[in-house]
Amino acid sequence: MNNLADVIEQWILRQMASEQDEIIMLRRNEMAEELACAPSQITYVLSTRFTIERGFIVESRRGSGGFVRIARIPVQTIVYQDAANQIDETISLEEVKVIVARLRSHNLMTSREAALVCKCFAVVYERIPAQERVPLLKSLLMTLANQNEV
Amino acid sequence: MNNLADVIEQWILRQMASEQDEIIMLRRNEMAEELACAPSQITYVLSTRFTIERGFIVESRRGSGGFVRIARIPVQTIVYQDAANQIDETISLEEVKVIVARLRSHNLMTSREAALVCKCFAVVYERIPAQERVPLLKSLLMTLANQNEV
DNA sequence: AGTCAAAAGGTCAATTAAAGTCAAAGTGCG
DNA sequence: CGCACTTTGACTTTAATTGACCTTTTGACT
Repeated sequence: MNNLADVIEQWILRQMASEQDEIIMLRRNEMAEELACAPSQITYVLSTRFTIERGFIVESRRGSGGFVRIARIPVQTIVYQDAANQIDETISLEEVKVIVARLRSHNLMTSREAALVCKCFAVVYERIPAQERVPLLKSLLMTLANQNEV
Repeated sequence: MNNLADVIEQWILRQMASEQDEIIMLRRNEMAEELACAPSQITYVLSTRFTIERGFIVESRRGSGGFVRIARIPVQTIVYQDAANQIDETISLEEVKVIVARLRSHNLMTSREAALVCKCFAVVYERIPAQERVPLLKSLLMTLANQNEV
């Protein structure tokens, strides 16, 4: 972990951890000075690591009084909600599995989680009639949406 | 055992043994230098011997600050098997949750997985009679045991 | 209001530092 | 011999880092 980009990433994450609202604001140049790196390096780290896919929103302003604001967002919730919305009485187990695979491929769940969820779904399909099934499937999916890493 | 690939394999295994967390990180080029071999030889050994089937996970990054991380994945299966053995017709949902919590605290599942599995169990308890329940609970648990990371 | 300079942050292309790929050549055993 | 496994190195791809130059924003001074 002696590469600059990683050091910067950790630095930012630590700052965020010390806030309780998951939002921080920083001055790019000050930070570059503190970390003894090129200011553009900060930009690089932000654009490679603090992406929307990884659940961050970065906003900034130039000019005097400029800043960079980094916020962590629960993107997951939105995508999961969307997935859950596709589930109704008519959907087949195979179709549900496709939805799970999509979540998996977007890194919104691990393959272990995908395997588990598919297994559960199989059980539900086997044992429970269609109408009762729907809310169960949805709530199982949303269980993952509402849990954050580790 | 005087072939290079085997020597490299042993070298890596010895490094791992000297760590207590079964994870090592190394620079491919440095290692190649130390072992006086072509860097690509390291790649070869990793891809033939440190495979997922043999219980390893290899991750790497190119570019400056690049690295190769090798992790041995524990023989979870035994612990999971043990957990599954504790499940019988008499066990309550609360007791099952305790078992899950233990697996979780030993890092044999993530908290997301734990949440998911508990949710599934709740569904099973609610809908399915005791005798039929047991094999389902066991097979759900073992689904996780048999899946390896990522 | 208009202008201008200073103070931010952004872009991009060039450079350097890894690791990966793959085909070809080598080795050794049944 | 023939086949499977090793070994190598030239070439490819990816990641990180920097610095020169660009754009936006503000505020002070006409």
